[in-house]
Amino acid sequence: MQLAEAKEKFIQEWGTLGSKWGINRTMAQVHALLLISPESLSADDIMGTLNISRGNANMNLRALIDWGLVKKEHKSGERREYFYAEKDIWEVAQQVIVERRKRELKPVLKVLEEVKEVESGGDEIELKAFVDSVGDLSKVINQADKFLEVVVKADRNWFFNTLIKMFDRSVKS
Amino acid sequence: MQLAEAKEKFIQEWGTLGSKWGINRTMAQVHALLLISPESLSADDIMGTLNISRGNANMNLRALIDWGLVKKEHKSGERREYFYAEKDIWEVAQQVIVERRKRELKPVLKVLEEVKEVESGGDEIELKAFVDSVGDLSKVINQADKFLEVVVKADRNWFFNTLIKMFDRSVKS
DNA sequence: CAATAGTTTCAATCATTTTTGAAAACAAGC
DNA sequence: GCTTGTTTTCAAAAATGATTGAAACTATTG
Repeated sequence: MQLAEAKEKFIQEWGTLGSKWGINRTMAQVHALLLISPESLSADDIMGTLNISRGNANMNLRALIDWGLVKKEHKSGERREYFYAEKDIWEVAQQVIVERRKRELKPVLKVLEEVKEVESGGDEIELKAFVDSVGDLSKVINQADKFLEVVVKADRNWFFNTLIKMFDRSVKS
Repeated sequence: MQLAEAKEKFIQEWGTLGSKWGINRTMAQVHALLLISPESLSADDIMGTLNISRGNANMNLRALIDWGLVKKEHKSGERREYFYAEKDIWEVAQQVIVERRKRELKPVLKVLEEVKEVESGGDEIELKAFVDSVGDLSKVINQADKFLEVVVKADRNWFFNTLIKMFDRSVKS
C-alpha cells in the first residue's frame, strides 16, 4: 500500500471509530490527520486535505483544542496559525479519559445519587427494584470511575506493568 | 422525590448517556425502563411509558436482544410477548464489553495492522511519522483490548479485589 | 489608520439518523 | 382455512446533528 492510500484509510477509519463513540466524525478525522503529520498544519492545509469548509475546520479545531488534544503554534514571520496534535498516545488517552469523566461520568453519577433518594410511597416491590438497580449501577460506575482516576494519575510504566501482572494472574488461575 | 419522578429522571439520564456513547437514545431508555421494572413488560407497556411507536419499540427491543441485554418471555396463557433485562450490572457490563470489542475494537485493530504495512516510497520523514503514530496507537489499543478481555473472562470478586489492590498501590507510591 | 490576511461566528442548508404508522406477515384458536 | 391478536417490516416523514459560506470580527503590516 502506498503512503497516501494508507493515510486516507487511517483517517477514514479513525473518523468511523469516533462516530461510533459519540465523537463527531470530522473532529476525529482532523485529529487523525494531525496525528500522522510530522509538521503542524494550517487551517487551509486541513480544509484542503479533508475537503471541508473553513467554518467546519475551525469549529472542529477549537473542539480538539478544548479537549486538550491539539495545540496552536504561531510560526515566526508567518501570520496564520498552525495546529499540531499531542503525539504521545498515552497522553492522548489520559486526556480523553479526563474529559469524558468530567463531561459524562460525573453528571450521571450525580443524577444516580439524586434518584436513589426516592421516597418510599406506594408499591414497595417497585421501589426496591428501582433502588437496587440504581444502587448496583452506581456501584459499578463508581468503580469504573475510580479505576479511570488511577489511570490518569498513573505513571505509564507502573500502569502497564500492573496490567501485565493482572493478565498473568488471570491466565494462571 | 417520588418514585415516578425518579424513574423518569433515571430513564432520561440513561438515554442521554447512551447517546453520548454512540448508543441510540431510545434503545438506552428502553433498557433503563426494563432495568428498573421488577416484572417483565410487553411492547405495549413500553410504548405507553416511553411514548414511542410500536415500530420503534420493536426495533429497539430487537437491538437490545441482539446485544444480549434483554430476553423474551412467553407467559403461559398469554399471547403477547414480554421482555425483561438482565439485572446483574456486572453481567451487563461484561456483555457490553464483549459486543463493543467485537463490533468496534477488532475492526479498527485490523485496519491499523493493514495500514502499518505501508510501502516505503517518497518522503521518509512523513513515512516515519505515519508508521510511528499508527504503531503507538495500535499498541495502546491492543493493551486496552487485552485488558477488556481479562475483564470479560474474570470472576467479579477476583477482579474487584485486584482493582482495589491497584488503588492502594497507586495511593501509597 | 487603512489595507490586508486571517479567524470566528452563525443562520441557512444539507445529510444522516431516528421515528412513525400502516401494511404484511405470523401464529394461535376455533 | 378463517378470524383475531400480535409482531415485524419498511418507505416516508420528522428530528437531529453536521456543514457551509458569507459577513463580522481581530490582528498585523506598512
